[in-house]
Amino acid sequence: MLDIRRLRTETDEVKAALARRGIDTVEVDRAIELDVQVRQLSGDRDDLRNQVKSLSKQVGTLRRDGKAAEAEEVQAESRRVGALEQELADRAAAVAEELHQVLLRIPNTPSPEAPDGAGDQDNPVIRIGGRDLGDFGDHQRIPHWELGTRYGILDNERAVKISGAMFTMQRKGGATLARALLSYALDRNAELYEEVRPPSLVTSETLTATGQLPKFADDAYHLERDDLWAIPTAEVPLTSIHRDEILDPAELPMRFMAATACYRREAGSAGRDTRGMLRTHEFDKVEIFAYATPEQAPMLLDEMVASVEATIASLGLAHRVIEICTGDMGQSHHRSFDVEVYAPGVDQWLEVSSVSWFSDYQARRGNIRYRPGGGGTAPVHTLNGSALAVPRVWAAIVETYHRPDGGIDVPEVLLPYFRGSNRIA
RNA sequence: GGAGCGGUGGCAGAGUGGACGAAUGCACCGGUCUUGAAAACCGGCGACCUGAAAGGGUCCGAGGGUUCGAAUCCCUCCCGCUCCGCCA
Repeated sequence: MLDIRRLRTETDEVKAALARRGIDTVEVDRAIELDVQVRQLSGDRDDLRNQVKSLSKQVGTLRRDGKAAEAEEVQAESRRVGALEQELADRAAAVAEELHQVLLRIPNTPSPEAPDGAGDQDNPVIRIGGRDLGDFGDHQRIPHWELGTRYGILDNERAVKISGAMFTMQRKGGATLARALLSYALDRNAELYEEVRPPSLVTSETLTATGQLPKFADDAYHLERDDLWAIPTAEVPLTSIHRDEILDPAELPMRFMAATACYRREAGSAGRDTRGMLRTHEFDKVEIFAYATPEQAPMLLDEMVASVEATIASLGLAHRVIEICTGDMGQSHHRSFDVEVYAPGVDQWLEVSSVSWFSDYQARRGNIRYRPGGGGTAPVHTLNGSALAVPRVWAAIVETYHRPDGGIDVPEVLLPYFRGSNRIA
């Protein structure tokens, strides 16, 4: 959520920043218009409340002095003003709620440093690492769903029987690989990040703080009976850990990590990149997250990108880092980088991590503040990223580590998680 | 799921209709004293909205109601604790 005061005082700057996303800025005008009304109405309401309060005090005094008749008169007047006050209060509340709803739907302003662009085709590649794309042999040019079936480590046919389309099931070494990736990503980040095992079902309030609600309700699974939502990412519960709290600046930055299942309805993406493990309704992911001061945030963003990149590199996969341009950014993002791995069997770059800086956008929604020096409170900055999203890394490993003579090797860094074996299959 | 008791400032905790945004203690900040610290003493110390300021307003779990006036009374919901039931 953007600061309404910023909309009020820097209207043109905010509009220009939002225009870089390629979106219409009429909502900004709407918000400003409603804000004027809210302030007018609540000012008038406050005046009336003040009158009611002082009249009521007079009643008390008159009663005490035994002047019942006079008290009656003042009571009648107070009743009359009270009715007017109630009417204004209702109107003010209604307009304030409308303003709130408008604000919830206005996206974050991109960082001045974020590159301009209309869509994902404009995302600049920042770095490329790992092996050369020409280095892969024919034995590695087989899609992971074929290898998975051949070696009995992926059983999507039965996953679909159990749960329907776009669910997957790993077996044997494939299941071990999925679990090993989670443990590995957690272990690598354990020095800086506190490990958390958050709830997977969350309230609407929690899902609103990060920005999924109200705009993207269709993308999430909702359990109506209990009004709970299945988390699409651990970012959701992690961001709300300190919701409605005021943090001690001495404790910032605070870093958390969590391995959780993630649930996404993938509404509107049916049939697109859905084979094998490329896009699924449920997948495991290790998320890293931080609360920071505005000053700390850029440094943490660099730190997170570097850390994610190093994790992927250590798995021996071809990979690259791209920066997300203004036209391709998520609603809450201020600045964002993706890490992609190259999967030789499907011959595609696969997004396996997205690291983002949200400035104070989520903190305003979640009312997460700290005390900066010099008094008062200010919203913190939030950042997060996938340290490792399992399915696509799984796919890239299975394809990359397929041997010319058959079988699939375990990447060296994962050997400690394979119970003494050096083969996935 | 049932019964009982609760939910007040960073924490603890008083307040059961009229000057209560709220005693007191702890914590915290500033000062005096001290070489320094501690102790003692003095002072300060919630958040939010609005306003140039003075000021005004909101917030005692949430929402609604009663009343001239609600932290205080009533209703609904949420959360916690204790006991019972169920249960990995």
